[in-house]
Amino acid sequence: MQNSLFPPEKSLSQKESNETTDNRFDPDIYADLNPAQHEAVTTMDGPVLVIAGAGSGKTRTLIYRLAHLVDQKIAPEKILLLTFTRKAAQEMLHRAAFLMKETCCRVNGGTFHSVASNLLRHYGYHLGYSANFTILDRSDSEGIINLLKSSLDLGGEGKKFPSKRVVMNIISGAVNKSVSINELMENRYAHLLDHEKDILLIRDHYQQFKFDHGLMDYDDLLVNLKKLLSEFPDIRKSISNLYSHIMVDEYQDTNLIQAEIVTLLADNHNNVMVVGDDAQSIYSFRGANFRNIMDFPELFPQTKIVKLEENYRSSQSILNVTNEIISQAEERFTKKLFSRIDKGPKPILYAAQNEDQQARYVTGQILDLKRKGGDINKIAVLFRSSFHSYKLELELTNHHLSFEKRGGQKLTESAHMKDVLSFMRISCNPQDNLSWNRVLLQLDKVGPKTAQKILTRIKTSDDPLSTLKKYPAAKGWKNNFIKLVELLEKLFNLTNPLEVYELVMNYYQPIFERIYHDDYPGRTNDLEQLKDILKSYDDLQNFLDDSSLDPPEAQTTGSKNETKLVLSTIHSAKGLEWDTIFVINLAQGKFPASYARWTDEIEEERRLLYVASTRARKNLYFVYPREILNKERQLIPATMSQFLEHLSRDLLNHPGSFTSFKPSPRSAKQKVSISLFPPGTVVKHGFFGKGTVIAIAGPRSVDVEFSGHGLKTLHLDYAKLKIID
DNA sequence: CCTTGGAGAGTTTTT
DNA sequence: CTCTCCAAGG
Repeated sequence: MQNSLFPPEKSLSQKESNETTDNRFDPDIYADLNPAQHEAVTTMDGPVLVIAGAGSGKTRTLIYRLAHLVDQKIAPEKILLLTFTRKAAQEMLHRAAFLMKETCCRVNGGTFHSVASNLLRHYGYHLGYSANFTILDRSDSEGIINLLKSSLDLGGEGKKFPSKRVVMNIISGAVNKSVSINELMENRYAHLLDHEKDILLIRDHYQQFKFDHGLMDYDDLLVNLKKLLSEFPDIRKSISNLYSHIMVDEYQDTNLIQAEIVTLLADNHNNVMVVGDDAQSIYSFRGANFRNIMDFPELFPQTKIVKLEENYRSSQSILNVTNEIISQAEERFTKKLFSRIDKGPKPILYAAQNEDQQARYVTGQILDLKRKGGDINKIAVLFRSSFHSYKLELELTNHHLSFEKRGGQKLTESAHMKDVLSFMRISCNPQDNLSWNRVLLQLDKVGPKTAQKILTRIKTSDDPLSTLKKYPAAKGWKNNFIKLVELLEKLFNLTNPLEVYELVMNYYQPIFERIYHDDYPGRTNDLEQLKDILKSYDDLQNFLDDSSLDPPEAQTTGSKNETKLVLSTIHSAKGLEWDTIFVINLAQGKFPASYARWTDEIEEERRLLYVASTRARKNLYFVYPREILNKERQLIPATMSQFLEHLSRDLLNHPGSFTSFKPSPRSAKQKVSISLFPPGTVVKHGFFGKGTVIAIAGPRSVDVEFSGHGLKTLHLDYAKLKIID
């Protein structure tokens, strides 16, 4: 992993970078850059904001700048490259190394979370954390919420209390959006406000539980790093001295905490370059707001702004469509892309009868492309939610087409993998009561109550193992309990990941077969894959960090090294490109998803489609089924996604079963005119009740003040406002 | 008092 | 598929 932040003394040695004269890159290379890119690459000092449209050579600009900085005698290890995924960081460093020989490999790169975890392992003791804290993933966090829910006796009152999932959404959402729980709930969870007190109580206990047991969730990594940097000036100084130049990719998807971290890290020098595209902001559920990128110049006065508007990726036919998709947005974005690439074929719009036929159509087209000599790994199928591809996966498997699926369930998220990881987590961090709990529950005849009793003993002792030994186990499970203690005893003396695995599996195998007696053979595969993964690690802690911060994808078919067709959620396809893109399930209710109701949510779905379609270089397919399953699993007729409905018809080709491009009955229905809603109009909303129009917010939306619910921006086509006179 | 198993319901996107 | 609730059995 390219995260050699420590020890600092070592990475600070600038000696090596002074012997890089033979690494200078060819000055002709600058000729590859257009004037805007050139300016971004060669501006070395001070804050720079690069607004980079899709396909405008953003990555190239970052890489060249990296090379340029090194060329100008900046020590590579003094450059920090913050990216959205670790894959992106590695890819970039790899490409930079190609330009600059090996020196760029010493650049520090990674996600905010991985950089934070490294720094906190080193300096976290100032905040009361020891270096061996455990990083929780989402399901771990929800597990703690569940434990607290029952111990605080909040689960009992019928079904009323929100699920762990929702509780966690609220707690984490408030952190990421930098708002109070109350504010968040008023806005998005008004129907749960009765439980606000209990949610606050759970939140407080959750924080305490994590702190007591050396656990950090994703949010803690950011919050604690920010705390460390802002409350300890000396540490801030020494950390920010590690880096003289900071670059941040995909800045439109960072939240306020991350922006503050950047500010603090750049405290000494303000040499920060951020790159992003406001039209591609798709992580608002994580607290990102596309306006953040526009606020950067306020955070850093004297910011130089560079706009990259020439697209080098897509054909003009594709750009015509993507430009039109984004131009329908409520808010105008900062640029319009143009391309000098040949016109190319028009994107294709295909209406399938149902999801089965959609899968057959896509598979057929892929086979066709393959027959014509197309490269299978230059094709990707993109979708809104990971389960949207199930039918297609079956169809592809039937035709022996192997694929790689990105997004959705991760390998380490399944129950049996968590089981095995728990032993490793305990061995690294004996305070980790969440993992203790999991391990104890695996014992036959031991349930939540018994586990809790044992846990309270462990909690108050310095030496969990000997406390455990003394515990008076009941006859029914004593033997297995002893085996567990013996296992742990051995584990505490081992560090080699592979040896740990063998030992754990030796103990766990019979438990595994008992707990998952109906389907354990299917799960065995994952455990074997885990063994393969462990082979590349020599430190258990590193492996555990990666299992939370960069978990491997769950499903692929075919052999490992073969180049494959990619199936991906749009979120996981960010920043990548292919010759041919299929966007599937573009039906109203699936994309945009039915749960996107507020204007800003619909707007994010629109940007998501924009991101998806701008991935395409040459061929773009929009596909949707005319029938979908509703919640009750009944087939209902579906209409085309609203985002496609309004596109000019001559921009697309409509083959096959699609006979006409008439507007569907739904949109033919008369639209309410915005002119009926001047400010001052009193309206009624299905959920919020009575309110008053305050302002016109966009071509089809209004700001409405509701008594009791506050100000909402509502879209006339979705909100169904009634005018009250 | 505690566990276990069966039946039923709810499912975005990611670090 | 996985979580949750409920009833029976130890």
